[in-house]
Amino acid sequence: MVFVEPMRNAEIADALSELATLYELDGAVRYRVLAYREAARVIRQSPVPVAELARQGRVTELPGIGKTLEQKILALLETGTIPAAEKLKRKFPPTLVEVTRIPGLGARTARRLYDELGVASLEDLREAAAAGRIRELRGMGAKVEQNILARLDRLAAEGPAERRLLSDVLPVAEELAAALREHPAADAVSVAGSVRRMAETCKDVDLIATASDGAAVARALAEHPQAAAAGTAGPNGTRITTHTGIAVDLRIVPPDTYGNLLQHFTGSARHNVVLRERAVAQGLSVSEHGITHVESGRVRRCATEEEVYAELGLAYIEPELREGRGEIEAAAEGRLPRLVEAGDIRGDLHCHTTLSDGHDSLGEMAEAARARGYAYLAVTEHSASHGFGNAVPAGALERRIEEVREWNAGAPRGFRLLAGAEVNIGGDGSLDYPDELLAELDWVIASVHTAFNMGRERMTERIVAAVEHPLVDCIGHLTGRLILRRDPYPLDAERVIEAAARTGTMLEINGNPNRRDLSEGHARMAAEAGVRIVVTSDAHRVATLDNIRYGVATARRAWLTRREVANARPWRELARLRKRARA
DNA sequence: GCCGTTTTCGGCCCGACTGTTTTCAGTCG
Repeated sequence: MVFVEPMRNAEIADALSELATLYELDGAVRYRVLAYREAARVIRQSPVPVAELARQGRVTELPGIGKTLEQKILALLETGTIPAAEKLKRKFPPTLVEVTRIPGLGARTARRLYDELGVASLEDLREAAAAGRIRELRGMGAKVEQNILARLDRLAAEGPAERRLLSDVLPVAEELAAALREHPAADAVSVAGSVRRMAETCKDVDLIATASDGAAVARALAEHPQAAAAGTAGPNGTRITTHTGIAVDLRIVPPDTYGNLLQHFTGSARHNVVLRERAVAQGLSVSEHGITHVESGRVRRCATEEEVYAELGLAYIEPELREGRGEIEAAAEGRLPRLVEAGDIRGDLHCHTTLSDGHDSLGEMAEAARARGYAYLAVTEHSASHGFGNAVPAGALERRIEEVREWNAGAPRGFRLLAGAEVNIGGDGSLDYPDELLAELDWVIASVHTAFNMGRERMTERIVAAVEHPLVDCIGHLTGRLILRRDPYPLDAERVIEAAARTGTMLEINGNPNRRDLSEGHARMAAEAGVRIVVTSDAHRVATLDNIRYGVATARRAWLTRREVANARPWRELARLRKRARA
């Protein structure tokens, strides 16, 4: 059976992004090109299917999308192409778009190379550079040719610059920042950029520092054991590449502009654009060097970020919120949420032991959770039919419940284990334990682990059926996505969220850094709909209990407060929030 | 092409870097 799925946000965004480049090649005014790029960005990060919005005539509700873009999107959804793009593709060879993706080459240069040298593809580009024909053009020299060849070689060897999972980058960033802080000449050192914002993926690491001897600190980074290659280390910083291929930029500034630089390099780009546009309206100009009062020319330098935001009439904005999603308006109006913090989490509600597919025993996981300062830990093995690890048939789960009771009998005060399960949701929405057994458990998560390719409508009905089951307390990793590896399965998340709100079923933010599912967009939608959120580690060993930090990061990026996170409460309170306790 | 505490037209963030050029355009973050 073939399911025709509506076009995904990423596909719509790709089409608009390509059209932006085509317009740019065609010499369109800059702001039209920017409008298409911005629309592509907004669509790519939208938590709801934009195809659906467009069909309902609501796509212009998205910021940056007006009548013209609406028409283009509708044409794309109906015919699979955008007429304007087709027309431009008849004017330029489609491979010319690839030429603009070479770092350092933009659309204007690509257009000139096409017009003046007939370069229409990456192969043409290499030939022209190798033959020394590019230096014949006005404003181009031999250096340009060398750079083009080097970048073509790197593209061939490494492929396009890829983004990495936060969990691959964050430990490196923290280790390097800690090492620099140890240096006697270093004053303050901060991680900035997407790592500081705890984004799902990162391209590189930005470090910001002040120092009594900048060159010495830069040299310390260049000579760090993690550095495989380093640029020249000067008083203003340096750039290295780690052995794992991560690019790290260190920038060193005087203490009096440390806040300006940290704010600038924490971003996001969109946050800074909105911030600066607002500042312009107030007669101010914001840059990494300070805030200039345009009329008087007076420059205010800020040692801290708090001063930067205060100078602009804004409350301090947490890095996780700086994505240009309304945080600046909220900061101006004093209605920023007080974000949930790692220390608010009272217990973890999703983990595995050797009984299913974990690596550590029940006792080891319990001790580790207690040592973290948790008051409770729900042990939630996979059920019988998930298709990997050890199956846990009903009898084994009953023995596990006994084991948990016995452990609790000898447990130290202030900590308890909860008997739970991560029950597989069958293709028809059924669960693979009998209700009598589920009723004996303290905590039941239901998750999809099998049959991902069933179509949006059936998948939605399947999960809504689990949501409506009276003994399901929580739905695990709602969309099944694996960041950078596997798309979410087609699903009407809004309908599931509506059902969860209606039934009092909680939704999990799974802190496994590959998942972070709910995504921040879905988590924000769910919380706004009144759904209780649970932040978990989905730990499969003692060490990965630490993954809770990625779950908390997603919760913070979703604007969640402590009140909206159910496991920021003691178990007694949380237990009463379960729908089974309220029935 | 979008959008409105300077509203339906005229604006649209800011600076560094690069390579080329005697003052700047293009690109990037």
